[in-house]
Amino acid sequence: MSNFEVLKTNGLARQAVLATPSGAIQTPVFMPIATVGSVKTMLAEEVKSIGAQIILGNTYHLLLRPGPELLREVGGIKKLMNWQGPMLTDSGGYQVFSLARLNKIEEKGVTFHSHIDGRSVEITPEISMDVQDAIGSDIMMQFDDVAAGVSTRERYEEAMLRSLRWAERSKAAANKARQIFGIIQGGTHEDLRARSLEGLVNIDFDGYAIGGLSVGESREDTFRIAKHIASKMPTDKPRYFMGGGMPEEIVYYVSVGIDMFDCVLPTRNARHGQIFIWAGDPAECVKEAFSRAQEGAADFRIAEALYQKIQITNEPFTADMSPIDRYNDVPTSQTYSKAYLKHLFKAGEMLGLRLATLQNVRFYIRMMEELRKLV
RNA sequence: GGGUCGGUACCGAAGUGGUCAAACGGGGCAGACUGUAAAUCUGCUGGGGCAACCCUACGAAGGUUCGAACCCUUCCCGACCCA
Repeated sequence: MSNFEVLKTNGLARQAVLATPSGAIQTPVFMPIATVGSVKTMLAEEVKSIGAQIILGNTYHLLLRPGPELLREVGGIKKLMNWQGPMLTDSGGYQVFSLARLNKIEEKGVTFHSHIDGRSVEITPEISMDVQDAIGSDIMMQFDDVAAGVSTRERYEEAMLRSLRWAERSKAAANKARQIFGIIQGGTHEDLRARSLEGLVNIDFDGYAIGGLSVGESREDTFRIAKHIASKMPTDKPRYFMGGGMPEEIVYYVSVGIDMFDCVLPTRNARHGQIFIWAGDPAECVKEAFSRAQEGAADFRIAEALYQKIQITNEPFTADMSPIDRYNDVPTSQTYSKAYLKHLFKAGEMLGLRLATLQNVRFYIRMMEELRKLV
């Protein structure tokens, strides 16, 4: 019995339901990131109330703090943070890339120097699976080796082959009660990507993810590889684009048949004062953007149909008493003004971070809701 | 009335003969951010539309010197102390 069912398609795009032990997820879906046990600035009930179906946790960060022993003792991170829905956990593989200066890769696994206290911490595929189990994940990711977006073909191939070997060990070590996804590597090379996918399908996972994109390569390469590999991925399993991206990217990836997304941009950029504001009525914006994506329009043309990106701290908003975003249905974006939001940022008030995060995360989730209607 | 210490760019504050259009903070103005070491990071912030360069500048006016924000004189302003 499959836990993934495609309900409808539109061109290459799919609408589907993914069942997890903690509830079903409608796809295409955007998954807000709660790296260390919170979607930064938001209460778990707020995350739920703005429509999030599933959130992410991170193995590396939760392994360091609070650690697997405590997580097992209290019944997992979801219980600790009061999140009742599904959770997907990244394996720590991304930190092999983002914390490259603090780690050493070997065949057995990766040794990190903790960014918190410098102590040496080992993550192997087996340790990653054990920690993800302790976290209480519904969907675990295999431990992988992520090569930077400017790597040589040799480095891409090395990372891809090692990820494949680690995929096998991850699958073998995984708690069978949980789902586990494999991760396609291979950088910007289609043949390497194809070999990666083939190897993963032979191992057989509950879903397949496209990893190692949006890590420094050109947007053109990202789109090219995403489209190419999506067309080769199994149709009866969820497809997950890891870590991407800007709204126009997600619309594009949905149009080529990808189902799941996560990205720090809505939350991090919110804390940095960058706000995504609807260009008009969301249903119409997304409809236009999706149709442009299906026609293969340039990314900036998809973007301009969707939103305007503003830096709320900029001078023009000083006395702008209009709502943060009249088209965003999160109540705080209607009742609070741009001028107030700017003031909160300038004054260093925490409330500003919250209002901005609510706005951006709801923007992303609403975009997915509208996309689901179009498929 | 006497004395002491001060007056530096939007603000605070270094600098005390050349390498000073002037460190560093803050503020201001922009930019970046893609499976979160990020409420972070980067750039600009006297004028001439950029570089060399030129102009105006370190309370004011004179002076010493090849050369002054830095030394001297007087004045103005501030803080503190003594009468």
